[in-house]
Formats: sequence, C-alpha cells, structure tokens
Amino acid sequence: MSERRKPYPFDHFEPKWQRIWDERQPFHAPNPGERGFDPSRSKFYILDMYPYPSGTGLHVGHPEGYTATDIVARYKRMRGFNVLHPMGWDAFGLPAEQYAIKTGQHPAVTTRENVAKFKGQLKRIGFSYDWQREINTTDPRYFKWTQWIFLQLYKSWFNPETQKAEPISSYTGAEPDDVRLAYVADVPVNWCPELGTVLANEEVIDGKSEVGGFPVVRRPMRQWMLRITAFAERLIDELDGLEWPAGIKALQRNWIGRSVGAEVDFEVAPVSNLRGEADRKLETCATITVFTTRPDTLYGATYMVLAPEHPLVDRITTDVQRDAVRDYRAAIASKSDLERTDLAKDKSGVFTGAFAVNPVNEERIPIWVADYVLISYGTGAIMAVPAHDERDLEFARRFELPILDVVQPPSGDSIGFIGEGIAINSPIIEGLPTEAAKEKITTWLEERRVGQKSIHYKLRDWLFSRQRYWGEPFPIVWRSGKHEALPESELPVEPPQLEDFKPTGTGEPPLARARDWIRYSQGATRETNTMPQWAGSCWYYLRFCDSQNDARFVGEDTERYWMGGDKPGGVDLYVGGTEHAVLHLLYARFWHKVLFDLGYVSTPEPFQRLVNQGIILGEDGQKMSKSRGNVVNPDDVIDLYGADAFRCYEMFMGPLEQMKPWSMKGVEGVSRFLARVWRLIMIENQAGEWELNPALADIAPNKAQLKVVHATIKKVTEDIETLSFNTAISQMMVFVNAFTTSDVVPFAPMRTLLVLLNPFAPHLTSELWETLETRFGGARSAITDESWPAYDPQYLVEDEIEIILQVNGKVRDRMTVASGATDAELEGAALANERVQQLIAGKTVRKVVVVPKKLVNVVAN
RNA sequence: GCUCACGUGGCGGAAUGGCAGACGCGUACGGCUCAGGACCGUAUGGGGAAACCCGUGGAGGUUCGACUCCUCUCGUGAGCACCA
Repeated sequence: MSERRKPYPFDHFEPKWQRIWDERQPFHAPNPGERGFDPSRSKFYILDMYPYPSGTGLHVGHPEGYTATDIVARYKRMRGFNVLHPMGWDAFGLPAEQYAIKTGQHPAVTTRENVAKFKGQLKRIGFSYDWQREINTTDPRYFKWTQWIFLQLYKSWFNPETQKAEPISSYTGAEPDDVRLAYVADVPVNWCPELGTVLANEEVIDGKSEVGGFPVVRRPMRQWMLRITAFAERLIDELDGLEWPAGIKALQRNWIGRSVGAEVDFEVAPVSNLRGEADRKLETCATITVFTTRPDTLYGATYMVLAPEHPLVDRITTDVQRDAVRDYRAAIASKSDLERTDLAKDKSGVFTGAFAVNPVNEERIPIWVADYVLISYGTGAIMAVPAHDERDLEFARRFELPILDVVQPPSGDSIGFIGEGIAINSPIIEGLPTEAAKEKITTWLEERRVGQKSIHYKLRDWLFSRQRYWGEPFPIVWRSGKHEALPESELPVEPPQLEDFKPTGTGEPPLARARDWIRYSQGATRETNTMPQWAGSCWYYLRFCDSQNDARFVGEDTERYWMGGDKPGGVDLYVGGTEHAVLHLLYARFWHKVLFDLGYVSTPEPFQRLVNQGIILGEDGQKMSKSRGNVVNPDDVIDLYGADAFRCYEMFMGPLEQMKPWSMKGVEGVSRFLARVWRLIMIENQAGEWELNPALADIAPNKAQLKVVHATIKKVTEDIETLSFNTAISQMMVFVNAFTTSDVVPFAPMRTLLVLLNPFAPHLTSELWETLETRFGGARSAITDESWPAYDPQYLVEDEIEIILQVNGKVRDRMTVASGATDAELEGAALANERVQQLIAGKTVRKVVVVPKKLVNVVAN
C-alpha cells in the first residue's frame, strides 16, 4: 500500500513549529516580579481539568476541551492579555497502584512513563501551554503543600458566630478536637473489600464502587473526616454569583440538599397499663426529636418512626416487643445498602410498644422502627403524616395505621396530597395556607420550647482517608492514642519504600507494613492512612500560579495577580467534563473557602466561569469503549490529517457543550478546508514542490472581498468570546470560498485570515505567515506576536439591501431598495409590488408591518 | 418517582421573535486527468410537469409574524434516588 498523499505538508511543518515553540517559549506567562512581566496587561487565567495520566493515553475526548481553551488562550494573548494557561498531572490514584500490585513495578515509575506519553501526545496537538508551570501531584515538591493545606484545616475550626473558618486558637471550648475542620471519627464507612479501602459517599454508585464496580458494605471504622458540612450554606448561597451552567449549579444544590423545616420534640409516654405490663415503667422519660419540612402537618402525625440504628430504640422498646424489634434490627443490619434502598421493595417495620405524645394535641401515637427512615439524615426519626407523604401512606396502609388529612388541596382528594393547600383539622393553624401555617406553628412550638425552626442538609462530612499506598501521607503522628500535627518544617512527609503495595485486607493500610517508617519517635507513630485522590486537585489551580515556589504554596503577590483582579476574580475560564460536578468542583470550592477565610487567597470562589464540554461518541453513535471497538486515537487522526485538522474538526463538530459523534469523513472535510487555505498561498510546481502562489498580489481587495473580510473578523471574534467555535470555522470557510474563485488573490486579506485562523490551526498559519513575511517583507515577526484584528463596520453596511415582502406572514417576493429607505417608502414600495398587488386584490389591507432593513408584512383579508 | 438538558434534511449542525436548513459530510451530474478514494464546478428538505402546497417530535396558545416565548404531551439523554 502506498502512503496516502498529504493534501498539504503538515507532516513537515507541524513538528517544525512544535520544536520552535519548545525552544522559544512564546507561551510562557511571566509572574509579577519576573523578567518580561508587564503590569499594564490584564491577566486571563484559563484552565483545563488536568488529566489522570492513565496507561492507555489520550482519547479524542480529552483534547476537545483542551482545544477550546487553547483557542481562547491564543486569542486572548493576541488581544494583549497576560494569559495563564497551564497543564499538569493528577497522578495519584488507583490504576497505578493496582498495576504496581500486579507487576511489582513502583507506581512512581508507571506514573513517570504515563506522564511522558500524555505530554508527548499533548505536544503533538500543538497546545500552547506554559510548560514551565507543569505540576505533578505525586511530586514531593507539590504534595508538600497538599499536606500543608491539610494542616491548615487541622488547625482551624468553623466559628458559627462569624460563619468562617478561624484558627483553632480562637476556639474557647474545652475540647478543640471536637471542632477541627479535619477530625477523626468512628463512623460507618463505605468499605470496599475488593479495593481494600473505604470510599467517600460520592465515590459509591448504587452500592458499588465508582472505580471497578465492586460491592461496598457499611462498616464502622476510625477515619479522618473534613467538616465540609459547616460550609454547606455558603457552598449553596455563593453559587449564585458564578457563571456556571445552570445544570451544574442545580446538581450541587441538589447534592448539598438544603431542607428548611422544624425540629419537634415528642415526649415518650410512660408505658404503664400496656398489655398487662402494669408494673413496667420507663426509669427516665425520653424525648424524641424529629425533623420535618412540613410542621404544618403536625396534627396529621398518626405515628412516629425511628431509624433502626436510632440510639433510643433500646430504651423505649417494651418487653413484649423486645424480641421482634431485636430481630428486625438484626435483619436490617445484615442487608447491604443496595438492598435497603431498593425502592421497589415493600415497606417493612416493627412496633416498639411505646407511644409518643404529640405536643400540639397531647395525642398518643405509636412509635415504630422502620428502615425507610435513615439514621444519617435529619434526626434519624420522623413524625409520620400518612395523609400527605407518599412513603408514610404506603407504610400506614401496610400496617393499618390511622390516616388523618390535615391539608385541603385546591382540588381533588386530600388523602395522598403532598402539595401546598389550606390547613384543616388543625386547631392552632386552621384555615391558613401552608406557608403561613408553617410559620405560625413553628413560632407556637418555639414559644413552648418543644421545637424550633431548623435547616438540614443531605451533604455529609467528607471522608478523607484511604487505605492505599499511592496517595499523600497525612502529616500526623499518634502519641498515647491522640493525634498531633507534624511541624511544617518536616513537610513533605514522603511515603515509605515498599515491596508490597497490596491492601492488607483487614482495613489496615499498606503503609502499616513499613515498620521503620511508622516509628516516628519514642512513643509516637505515624498515621498510616493516605489522602484520597481528590486532595491534589483541590488546589492545583493555585499551584499553577507559582509552581516552582518552595517557600510558600503560592506567592502572595502572584496569587493576588492571577486569582484576584478587579472583576470577580479567580480562574476566568475553566473547561472540563460534567463528571466532576459534585466531586472535584465541590471539594475544591470547600478548600478554597477555608483558605479564603484564613487569609491565604483573595477570592471566596476559585472558578468564576465554568463550561462543560460534551462527550464525544464513537462513529456508531455509542459511547466510546474498548469493548465496542469504536475508540478513536488522536495519534492516528494526526498521522492521517495533521494536528491542525484534528483541532479544527474537534471544534467544527458542533457546539462545545453538546454530546456528538465522531466522523472521520468530517475530519476529511475540515482537512480539505485547511488545504484550500494552503493553496490560496502556495502552489505545487511540476516537480511536486510547494512554492508561493503567483496569483498573490499586493493589490487592494474589492468591495465584496472587504465585506467578507470584516464580516469574518466580527464573527470569529464574537464566536470565540462565546465559545461558538463551530460557527467561527464556518465563517472562515465562507471567507476562503469567496477568495478561491478569484484570479488574483490580494495579499492583505490573507494576512488577516491567517491571524484569525491561528488559534484554530496554529501550525499551518505559522508556516504560511513565515512564508508571506519572507516574500512580502516586513518585520519577519512570528504570527504569535500579532495583534488581533478589529473590524470596521463601514465595510459591512450596504448601499442596497434586500427587503422581504410578506403577505399575511408568508414570504411572497423580495425587492431591493436603498439602505436609507424610510418606513413609509418601504410600505409604499411593498404595496406597489406586483406580487403583493395580486395577492391582496379584492381584500382589505388591515395592517402593514415594516421592519427596517428586513421586511414588510402586509396583512389583508 | 424527582430534577435538568435536548428533539430541525440521508448525517453533523446553522438561524438578536422576521427569507428555516449557513458551513461541512454524503449523493448526483459535469470538468480536469493514464487513473482517482486527488482537485475544480453545478445541483441537492419533501410533494408536484408547473402554479403552488407541505415542512423544525405532537397538540394548543401569545403575535402581523414562532425552530425561537407560554401551557400540555410524547420521545431521547444525563443526574439524583425512601433526604421526611
């Protein structure tokens, strides 16, 4: 098979320009204080979600967002911004560790190889990253500061008065360990036996591990936690000012799950006279607090339910019911999360024998235990209002409990109505609409000290420790059963060398095998858990500002310049996939707020504008996967069509945020376009060599050409600002189509085209620019030093414009008029039009709508 | 079940409430070629010989005018999922 003929010699000039960029470093952004820094230039920080360097290399999905940001970065540089556009590696993680377990090769080695592969692939696409700022989360110079930030969390607490993180020294209570933002707790965790580690809630999907899909069970363990719940309210409220997709904001709000309602105290009734147990009485009386978002339905509470794990269950259960309750709890405990949360299953539960007293009417209502109430949400106990809650209704019908309606719907049946209506059968709030009823009864409860307004969140504290080798060790030692922070001078804490990276299987981390490493001093041993993979990505965007700084996690002035600014500040544009909507993006915001409160960063939010790129599907319209065999490798595409065609096709496919299928035919089409650009300027001679097109001439473009030039400047500029790259490319195609037919090609418009196209196809335009500069003289500067062109509106106005003629809203004809025609002239001309005359003959003209420069609509009947 | 997003030619897609289908792919015909899976040109939503009619998932509505705004409905995709 003979080698496919290249439509233009990209295989020659693409590597050439990549080499030049490596040598000359035109994309290095100087920091304040650094040589070449120009304080008059505004900053623009444009960030990609850095990849995990897996063994399989890039697929075409990665470069989609990367190409979009690269176009904006190159464009913004030409607009005179000091552009921060960095790249790095999120390199801690399970695959490298599991590969190490299989082969014995140290994860650091695997990581180094994978990073080299990824970097080579990214360079082949011609991205304009400032590689001097490259970071790697597994580099001790990097994770030293990850550990340092952890120490700041450890040494802080959330002051509810100020609603801020503060140094632990401002805490005046007895036990600082109870309030630290990083704390140790014995908690029921998501234990994955297969992976040998615990997982965060966010990493568990349908009772299985997100990575690998292995079963996950509940198990109590001592773990490090981060108090993200303290920031729940700010994490919700401060979403408002961010330019993020509404869907991502909604996902975060939903994940944080704010519910406003009331806590209500129910006294447990003494159990004398119950089923002949005349002598039996509770030694102490108990109070059960429930949380409800519908305090207005308090009169409809006909029973109460405790979660099986609720601590009061044992105390209130009567002797008669004791065996039944014990059996039920045992049965529940043996179930997996998956089985417990199966919505399809019937409701189950058991009566405790005890009764609670409803504070509004002194009614005694039975207390049940059922697994449809979760210990982890609210107070782990509910008042059941079967008339107005689906789940309670199902349970009440199953166990024949009373159902009392207390909300009158606007229409229809009140039983089973869960919306807002008018309170009925509720003396204190009778006749009030739901909102007013809630307020009044809450006040009533507060006055009698049996309840209060309350807000609950679904968000749980962040389980921050993992039983893995390939992660950041904690800068913590244990002495006499108590944890203490290592001094900052001892950072970084590097992981020990190990032969065996396997999980121990007992829940003890692999680091526990390193006997010497663990012994920190006489009487003190190191923490053996490691941090989760998210740790490094919680602050990497800050490190990019100052990646070589060994004295501070980021220099103060540098942070203020890149992350501050007069506008909202932070990262100006952040592009990545939706898969990080509630994980990385929530964790990073949390860390950032802590650092902000402690005075280390200048903005309360890290990412001002967020854009999600859509998934690229295989040619078959299916999700790309090895098993389907529809994976497209960028290297193969670049071999055939070149990096510029690859970049342009990725952008031409459709809107950035949309899911769309790959098409090799489409790449070919874009490649043809780039070849036409090449042949506008170059021509192949008899010997098959490319030389300057003799049709190129230093002549003035005609009026039509000028119009297309300026229309293209306008369109491409606006489209890059709105990230509508597909239509920007369309317009440049229109430009090229307008010039390919001309016998003489004016030189100036070609220069403009090359600049406009440069962010999209940097190699081709650099090469052609160099050729033109050589031939037509000038300063022989690189195209990357050019300024972005401005359009002149005077070339866009037309002397004559075409006006659409409509009769009753349907297009019937068109006419050409002088662009300065008045509305009255347009109306007159339209009514005089022959077609219009025909169509309105015998009818009465009711109205004539004139849209200046666009159309005239004659309404007649 | 709930929340969100999206439904436009054979395909990817384009359209500040104002000519639906830009641009590209594909297809057809022609040119150039020893040749073409290269390149150049022309055509290309459907129906119809034509006048013309019909067309943006479906049904209503607002409007002189709706792919665009509103209501309902169907379908596809994503996320959440007993959160009281």
